[in-house]
Amino acid sequence: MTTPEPFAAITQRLLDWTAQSLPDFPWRRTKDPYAIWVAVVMLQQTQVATVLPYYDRFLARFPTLPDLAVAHLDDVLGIWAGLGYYARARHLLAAARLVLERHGGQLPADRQQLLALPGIGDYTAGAILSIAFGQAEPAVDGNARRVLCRLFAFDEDLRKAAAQRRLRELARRLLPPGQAGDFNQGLMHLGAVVCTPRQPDCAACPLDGLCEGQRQGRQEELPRRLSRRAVPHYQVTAAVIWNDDGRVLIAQRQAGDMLGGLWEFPGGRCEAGETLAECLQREVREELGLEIAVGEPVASVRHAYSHFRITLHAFHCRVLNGEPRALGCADVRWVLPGELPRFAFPVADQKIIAALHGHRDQRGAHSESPMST
DNA sequence: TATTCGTGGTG
DNA sequence: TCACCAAGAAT
Repeated sequence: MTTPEPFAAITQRLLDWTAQSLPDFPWRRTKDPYAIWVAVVMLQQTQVATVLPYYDRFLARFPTLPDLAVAHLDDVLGIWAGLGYYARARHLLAAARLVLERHGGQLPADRQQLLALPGIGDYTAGAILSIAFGQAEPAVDGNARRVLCRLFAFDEDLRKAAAQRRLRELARRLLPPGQAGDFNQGLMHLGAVVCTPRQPDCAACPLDGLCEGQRQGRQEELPRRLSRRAVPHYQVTAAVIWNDDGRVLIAQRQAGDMLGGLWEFPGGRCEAGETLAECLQREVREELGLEIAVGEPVASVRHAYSHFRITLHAFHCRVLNGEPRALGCADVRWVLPGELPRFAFPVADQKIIAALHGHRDQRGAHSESPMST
């Protein structure tokens, strides 16, 4: 099987560069498809450096697919907490259980069977097939997409499925049979460290001289930018409710919601014309059926989610009337402050916990008005 | 097709 | 401070 020029030249140069420059990431030291699967899912929309500690902890806690399949979601989320996109963790657990049922615990080496598992889309299936099973399948992530668009001066609108399909076919034509896994990883790594979104280091690029985008001087304007919407900013409250035993009240978010399955300090978004205290009393009444008194502030922290930002205002509170019931949440619990690390909290609530333990939030969010709009 | 899913790094 | 983006998938 011969590959036409200049595809063969591109493939060879990238493979040579990969052999020298692709770091020895931990998931490159294993041949276990399960471990590679875990890595690929963790790496979705997440940089390598961020994933490393989570990957090590996850495989130490769930070394094999059956270990994961029999685990409780709370324990999986406990490892995942802080990594974001928590549906990945829920899907990974559900998929592991399906693999145990359908495939005897062995991850299938078949595209259609992989795509039938939750959390596995076109990219992840291609990454698993090429890296874990050595199949000549493309794996086009955001990095590879950028490299390919520049390499071929590909300026079609990538929101269209047809354009993405054409880009995948270009990637497929570059694949070296028998080394597709290394090639795919090298292509992604090249995008991460050389062919970066801004100021790509074309002088250090192994594809120098083969890149049509660079020849046209358009490397920085490719791939085509898609317009983005404005990001809203909300004022949000959180209640640190104490009882007489020195315990605080935490609530578990419902599975279908954002941050589903994670624990938090109860509260919610401020509505128009509402003070922070009024917001907190309303939210706690709705979620827990509890009347509270709002006391001193704990901290106000800023946090950015995937499609909006918040300023989270936390207050010390106490119960005036009622017993907590899980009305607008999955579960509710009184815990000692020392027990908080045993629960999976999103990062915004981790910031509140840090403030409870006497840390200072360094960015001066305290200066914001205590009144909401 | 467009929107909804976290969090951290970078210029 | 802010926009942009990361080894995307589900709906």
